[in-house]
Amino acid sequence: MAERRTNAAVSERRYRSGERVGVLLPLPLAGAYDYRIPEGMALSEGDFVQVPFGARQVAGVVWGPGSDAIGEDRLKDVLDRCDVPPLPPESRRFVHWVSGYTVHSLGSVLRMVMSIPEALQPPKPATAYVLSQPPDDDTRLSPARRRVLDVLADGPPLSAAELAREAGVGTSVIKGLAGAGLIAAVERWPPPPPAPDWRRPGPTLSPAQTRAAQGLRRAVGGGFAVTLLDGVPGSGKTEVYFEAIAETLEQGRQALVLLPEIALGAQWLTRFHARFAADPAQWHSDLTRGERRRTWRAVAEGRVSVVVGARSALFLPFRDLGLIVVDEEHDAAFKQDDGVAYNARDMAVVRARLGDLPIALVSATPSLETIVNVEDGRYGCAHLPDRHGGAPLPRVTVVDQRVDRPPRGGWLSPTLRDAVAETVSGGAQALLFLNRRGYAPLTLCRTCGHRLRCPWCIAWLVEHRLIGRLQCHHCGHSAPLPDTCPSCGAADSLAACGPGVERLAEEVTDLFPDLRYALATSDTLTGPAAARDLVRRIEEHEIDVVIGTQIVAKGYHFPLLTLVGVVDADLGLTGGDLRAAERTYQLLYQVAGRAGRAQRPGQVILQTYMPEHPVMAALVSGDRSRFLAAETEARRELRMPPFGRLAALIVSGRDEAAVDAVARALGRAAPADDGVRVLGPAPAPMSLLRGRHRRRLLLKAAKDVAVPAVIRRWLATVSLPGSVRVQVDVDPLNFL
DNA sequence: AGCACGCCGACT
DNA sequence: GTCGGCGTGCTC
Repeated sequence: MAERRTNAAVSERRYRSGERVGVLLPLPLAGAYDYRIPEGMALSEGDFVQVPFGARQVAGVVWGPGSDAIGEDRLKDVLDRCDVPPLPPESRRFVHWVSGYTVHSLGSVLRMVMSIPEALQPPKPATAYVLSQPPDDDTRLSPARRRVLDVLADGPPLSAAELAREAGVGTSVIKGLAGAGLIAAVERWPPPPPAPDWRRPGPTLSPAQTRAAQGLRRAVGGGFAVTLLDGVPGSGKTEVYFEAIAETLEQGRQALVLLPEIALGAQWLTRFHARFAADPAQWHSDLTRGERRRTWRAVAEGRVSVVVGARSALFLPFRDLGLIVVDEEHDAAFKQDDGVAYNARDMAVVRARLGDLPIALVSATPSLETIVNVEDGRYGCAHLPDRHGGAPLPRVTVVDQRVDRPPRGGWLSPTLRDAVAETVSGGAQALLFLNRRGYAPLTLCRTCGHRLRCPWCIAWLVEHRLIGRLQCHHCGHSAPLPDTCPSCGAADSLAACGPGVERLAEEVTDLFPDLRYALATSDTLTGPAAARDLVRRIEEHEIDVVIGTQIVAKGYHFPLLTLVGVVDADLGLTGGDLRAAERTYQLLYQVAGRAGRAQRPGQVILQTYMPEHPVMAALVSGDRSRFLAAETEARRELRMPPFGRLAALIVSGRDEAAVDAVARALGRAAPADDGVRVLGPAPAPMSLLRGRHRRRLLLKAAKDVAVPAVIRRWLATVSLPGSVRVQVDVDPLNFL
């Protein structure tokens, strides 16, 4: 409550004409720019305004009083105040906080809020037509005109296109009628979409679900609080947080649900609709600009009550946000790496604190950071230990590939192969999981040993046989598969090395010619429609085996799916990344959770060369806490997150020598504060990406160090040539 | 982020 | 001789 009062006290300073105001623009500038308020205009902090900027006109936000840094002669007038609710103080404080924490400019963060500047313009109604006057008896009407008037005589107003279609005429007939005054144009606003109905009774919940739901319901309206909702896959976590959403709606406030992969949320939307008899507003990159424009404005005006979206939805200008839910909170997709580097899960907690509202972090495999926050009492926790409806958790076994060897040129061990055959012949479905897109991750020449690599990145080119091309998975570079070796010219000498899902599909077809399979990767599931179609084909049992990457690991519920085969369980463990074990555990646990979610019991087979690895042991025994305890201790000893802080500086540019020079200069200027150590410069994980050379410096600091401030001071000591960029990443997720 | 200015290769 | 490539710099 104290927080809320602070918000009110801070807010809404007013400025009159003639005064100077600082206007923050959604551009990577150091700060706000001063403008003069013209005659007849008054402005408040948070108001959206149009201002002249160089030769163009840009929308910005009134951020505070002017700075007097610029002479009166260079000052320009504010052009216009936008007809849209001002950016609320919580949103402005959030922009400020994120900018400070991520060490990116205020304007860069504001740009994430103002992602759709058209939304600042009031929407225009569509034009529809009605009969204006009954035609005089002596008015001679062509048959086409007559049909149009007949359609309008006993129907609602229609747009020109609708009218033309209904009457079977061209739009020129409509124009003609309007010109003749026989029909009149009227404004037509689309009807508001139905609002989610919180009054509907929810589903019957288990005792554990009921306890968790009551806890979350109590938190709603009670100020800032973080709750981890920790439940095994299929335990009904979604239904639990739906109750918190219902409570939020009952209190007349807005709710935000962040999902890692909104495009694949068809099943989520179905469940939401079943609970609330309406669709939530969606926010993700697959939307058209028009859809985004409508949603942004509706959120700002408080006409939308529930938003479900990807990480960027966190920056929508909520008028009265009352609840945030971060589903799959452990998911790395919440981390944005380019531009402003932020983790939406962490920033969501900050947004909740600044708005003094509750937040639920939801996962079957919570991140270590979140677990430690629960253990230290900063976060509350609700457990859902059992699957809803009492379905048992799947039995997990490992196949030691050193013993149970796949045949030459194949990747399925006899055990997994037999399990697939048995599952399918029993009328059930199997999922073969391999986290590698394409046909083969590497192509090499048998004659000279040349490996096909991306000309712009340090990466092998991946063969995609279905489209007959080689692709770089880092920059999107694509080239046709050559007939001869580009290095030695040998013909018929290029050999595919290693498996991808396409190659696995080939093996499955060879083994089981009659079996119906579907590939599920980001290449085949190109959008919500494709995802919906695949879900339908699986649900209607048109598919026996799904062969997929991590895109199928989460969220789906297929009643007939009883077998999950992990083709290469070790894939994520190589390379020594700090979070390799944690991430592999999470991914494999999530994909294992796809098995046996209904009546039939599930089975999971992990193919591995390291059956004794702690990750495999934890998955087989189901003993998550022991695995997490060991991981936690390792991190604590290394003073790594969450027991220490990390930040990365990525120096990049086309000129390798210039990049190296800047990286070395940064290394020499490294801060020597207490509890701070700088490692590097060293080649970055992708030392060449999209034609840019990359070096990295890693700052490791004790828990109590104010890392952003240290980095700001550090960067201020080094001058950068324009051709070299330094990207700051506080709390990086990747180290490899 | 745009958009202008500015200095070096292929065209009417 | 110009058109245009995108490197660099500025915008209250």
